[in-house]
Amino acid sequence: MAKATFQKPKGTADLYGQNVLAWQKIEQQARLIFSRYGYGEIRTPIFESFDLFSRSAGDTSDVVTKEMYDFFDKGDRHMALRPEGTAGVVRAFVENKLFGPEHEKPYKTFYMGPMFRYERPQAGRFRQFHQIGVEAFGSTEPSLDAEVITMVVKFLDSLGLKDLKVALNTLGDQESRAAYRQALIDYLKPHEAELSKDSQVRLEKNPLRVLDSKDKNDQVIVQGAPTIFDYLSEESKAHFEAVKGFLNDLGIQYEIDPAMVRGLDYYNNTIFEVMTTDPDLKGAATIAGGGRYSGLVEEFGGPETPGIGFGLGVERLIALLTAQNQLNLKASGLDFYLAHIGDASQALTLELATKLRDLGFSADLDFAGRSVKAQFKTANRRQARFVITIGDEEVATKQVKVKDMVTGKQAAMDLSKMDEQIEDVMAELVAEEAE
RNA sequence: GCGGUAGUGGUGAAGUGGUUAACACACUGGUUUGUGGAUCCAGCAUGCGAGGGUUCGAUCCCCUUCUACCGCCCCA
Repeated sequence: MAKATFQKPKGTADLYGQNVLAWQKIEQQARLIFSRYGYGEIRTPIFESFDLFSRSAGDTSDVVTKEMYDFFDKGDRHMALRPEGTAGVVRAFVENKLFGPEHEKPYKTFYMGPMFRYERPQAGRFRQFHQIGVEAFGSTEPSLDAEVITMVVKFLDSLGLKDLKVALNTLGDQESRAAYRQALIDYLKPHEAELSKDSQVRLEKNPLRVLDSKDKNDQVIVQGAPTIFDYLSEESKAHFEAVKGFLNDLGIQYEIDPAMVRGLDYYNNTIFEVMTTDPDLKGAATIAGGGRYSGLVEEFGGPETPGIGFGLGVERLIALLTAQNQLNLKASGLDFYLAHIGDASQALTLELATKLRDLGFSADLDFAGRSVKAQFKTANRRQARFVITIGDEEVATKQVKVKDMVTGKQAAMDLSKMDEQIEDVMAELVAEEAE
């Protein structure tokens, strides 16, 4: 240990053994549900030009100014590890001309993978974290908003997540938003001195942010603030009403949260977050967030194309599922464990294991030259259903013993006729157990 | 980026300025030599995150650093 040792980079994690089971289940479930909704997977690079992200997120946002994991490559290009998924997907959408006539509209796609943010790790927050996200381009229909929201909810439901809450809000279109922003400033300015220091800064940079301040005094002031609903254009109002109507029809529970804001500039109209009301997980309450956006595709050189999407944090999801005890996943036990006695039987044992695997069974054997007793202990720990014992005797007779680890019963099996006998032998042993 | 707490074996952990760093779990071996989950026995940290310093002597005191965790900012 005095040797130089390596540690994983700050804010990253190694996942193995029991832990990956949850990841596999979540990813599998996402693929399954999303494909049912007509979303196909897209895989984009993990790093892109720094400008791609700074352009999409806005130069003043925290993500760009202090959280970007950026570097200069050997060609002196300013690159960044993707802090979120949307920018890369939009870039790919434009670059590959997925807006073309041969592609379905809306173009519905999903992605999953690691994202990076250079920040201080803490509860449910890492430098490398993972998101599963969805984007749909080319439709402004409110039914699409409803579909996307429904899909997240169904996905999380399918994992057994409890205490879910969909918070819904609208930011209106450009004009609504600009008008509201001004109204908010007009309202807050006279209170500026009473606001918390953080909110005073927010008032300058992004007044909407003041709305979801955690400061108690701020919250009191905010209560008297005008709401976006008074500044919504007819179109935005109609859109929002339609979304709510569809969600009602679909039986999706939601709550209007006028204080909810999304950080990035390109959001408009519907925005939503999926959170948990589980009080034990305040630090990781929001699991998914998303909404409608416009202007992004044009920003990257594509035709004017509206988009809607969401991203969800896998680590947070897992933390939640774990807290709610929904991840009692077990690696499945072995079908066969092969115990061999002595070196002479090793070749036959390996051969037999391979044959069983070819037949579709899971099988494993000892590679440490341990005693039969120890091998049986291992078989037990591995939850092997059957143990086949192979020693000199078996090598000579070409007949092995198959032991049912549940009943303790043993049966003989001819190796030469294993293909035909194996099922019968298993059935016979299992049948005895049922008696 | 700022503030706080912590860092002992595979795991959970006790511990003290000074001979062999508790205990438990796990693991390995054994309990008459080719058969499991119980019991019992035995083994299992030349080292207490790393690097310096104080001291006759430090895992225990000081400094630096790394990492984890908590809070702020922000967010998934």
